Amino acid sequence: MTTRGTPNGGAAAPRGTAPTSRDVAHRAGVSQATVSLVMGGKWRGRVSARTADSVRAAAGALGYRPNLAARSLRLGSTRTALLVVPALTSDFFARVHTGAARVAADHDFGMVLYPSPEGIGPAPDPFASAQASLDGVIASSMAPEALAALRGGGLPLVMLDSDPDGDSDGDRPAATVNLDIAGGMRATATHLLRLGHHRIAHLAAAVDSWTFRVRARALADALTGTGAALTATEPAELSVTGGLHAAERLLRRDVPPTALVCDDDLLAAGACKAARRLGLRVPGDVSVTGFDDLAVATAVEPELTTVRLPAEDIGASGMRALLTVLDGRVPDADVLPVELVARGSTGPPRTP
Amino acid sequence: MTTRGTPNGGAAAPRGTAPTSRDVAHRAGVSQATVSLVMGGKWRGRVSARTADSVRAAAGALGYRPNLAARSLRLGSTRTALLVVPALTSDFFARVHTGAARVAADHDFGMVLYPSPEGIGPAPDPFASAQASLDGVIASSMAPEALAALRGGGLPLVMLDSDPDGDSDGDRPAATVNLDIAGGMRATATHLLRLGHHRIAHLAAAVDSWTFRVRARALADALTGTGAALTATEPAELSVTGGLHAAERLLRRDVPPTALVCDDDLLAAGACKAARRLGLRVPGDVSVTGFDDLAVATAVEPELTTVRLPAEDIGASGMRALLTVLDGRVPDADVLPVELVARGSTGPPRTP
DNA sequence: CTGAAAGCGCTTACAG
DNA sequence: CTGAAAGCGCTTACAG
Repeated sequence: MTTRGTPNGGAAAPRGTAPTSRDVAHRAGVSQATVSLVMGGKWRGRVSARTADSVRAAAGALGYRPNLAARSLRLGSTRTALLVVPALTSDFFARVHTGAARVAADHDFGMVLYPSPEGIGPAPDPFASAQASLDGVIASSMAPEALAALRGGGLPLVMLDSDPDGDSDGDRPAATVNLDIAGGMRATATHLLRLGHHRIAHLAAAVDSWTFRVRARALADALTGTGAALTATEPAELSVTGGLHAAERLLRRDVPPTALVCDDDLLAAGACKAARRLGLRVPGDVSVTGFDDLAVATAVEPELTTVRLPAEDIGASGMRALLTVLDGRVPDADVLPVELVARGSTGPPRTP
Repeated sequence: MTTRGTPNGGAAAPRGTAPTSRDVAHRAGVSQATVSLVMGGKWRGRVSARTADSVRAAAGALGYRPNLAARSLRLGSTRTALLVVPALTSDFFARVHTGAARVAADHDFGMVLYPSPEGIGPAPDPFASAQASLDGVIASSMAPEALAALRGGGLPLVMLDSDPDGDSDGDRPAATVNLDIAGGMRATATHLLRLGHHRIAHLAAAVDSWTFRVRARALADALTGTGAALTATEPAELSVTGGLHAAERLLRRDVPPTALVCDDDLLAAGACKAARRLGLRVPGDVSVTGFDDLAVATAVEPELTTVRLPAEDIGASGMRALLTVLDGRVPDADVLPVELVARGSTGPPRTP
């Protein structure tokens, strides 16, 4: 395709506008209906192979692309889904998007991304802002209150990494796909207990969403009855700086913890910085764990022991669930496994 | 809005389908045209304030939302732009999206994101995959060969952080918005020269795009005639690991450089890890600089001296340029300033 | 195997 | 100040 100059691929459409199925029909000497059948791949048994070929040739020559707005209007569906995420700063959500968009494309669906400006919380109006006619909505890791706003359009809603029981009003999404967050946190606790830690602190993220509530509860449950002491802190802003400040406060205590379990890799990176500033070594003086396995987990030194979440998988699975709902069927509630990745930021506690 | 159960906000639309402007007109006792005028905000001087109010009341009661597909079909434009980026793994592009989407929303435009699966390179078919009728395209930091594919739809194209002279075929985008990449690299060179570095290595990214070619050239130009020796390496894969391997090779030389200028913060993070593995201290034994000021730049220890790119600004400016083009006017070619941020990863060379 | 016709929901001249 | 009508481009019964 060495097109130069002419924006339209060299083939002149009548009067400078984009070619329509009427133009293609005219050029191929058939009716508009035949063009539609051939372009839509529904011609077998309805149109002869010869005719189909000539339609395709005419379409190719004119550079015909079906007008999606017209198709949507006629069909009453747009084959477009909205993906709502709290932020794009974490590569977790970028990977969720990748997975969801891949499955969408496989089914001729488009995907519009809406990073909720509030971060967590009710999105003001994703629908107006997305400016697209939508067939359904996928939302990842949003606060439950966002649910109401999200189902504003009366659209099928699939929630990822969210409370499977819906919001406080008892509204439930059409489907949920979850991660075994509790299992990941249990694996972290077990890992630290086996290393010999007895004083463990939880560095919580100041984000009011299901995924973080589960992290806190699962850690507490896993340590109950083990003899290990669990310190909880004021939840920290979900950032490197937030982790740094919270960890500093913890490590300055008279009897500091020997291990810091962080809700997220960004917090863990901050915790490592705090340790270093206080002259402590990781993991020699204090062990640190993260969660999510973001890119930052292997960018820092030592690399973070963390819980790897299958981000692309949950995005893909969420889109499949939405397709199932749109198909009038009920998807299975899915829970994807996660995996503890032990790296350099954890080790046995210093024996005093 | 405490809606329970009924997906449609409690107000029953006729026969279970979404309400249309006809339904609103019927309920308000006016014509469809009046509804359109009022909803579109074009009623002043055409419809009485009383009538307008009653239309709005009816629309509110029914939960009416204009059908965007129908509007697009009628108007011949969709008020939707496509943003093509090489990857979403770098938070630079996430921020470009944020800036562009904000300006788009301010002008009632939607934004569809297309992370080119190839990373850099000609996107296979963003238009088919994006599955939306589009009014224009914004592409950031793509290889020039991608240009041809991108203008496939004959759509207005705005290129960000790209060669202002277009591709090898002489095709030019409708507008470009650039960053003063060369200025950023010059500032980096000056910073290192002032610290006293004489043996400087360039750790290049193995990405064939304008932005990285400019980085290499600007660094070479800035060091010419200064007496400093510039070592170039095999371009490295654009990742922490890529930077780590490339830096290891450089630092193992008989006469290693005292400063590593990296094309990107990920490479710089990898370079710092390489130094540490070889028992070298940053910046005591070797200085490292990054580029972009990604989140990782302040997550690592020491924090990276790097060049901060105004990512949201370039996204916003790109969307404004597209709006100008769609308005039939010619936007000014814009070059946004960048800023060197000196942090802990650079210092004077060790005096032997 | 193929074509003529209806209609999706909107906006905008145009007529009153 | 308001309404009736046309038409954007597509797909799908329906008739031949």
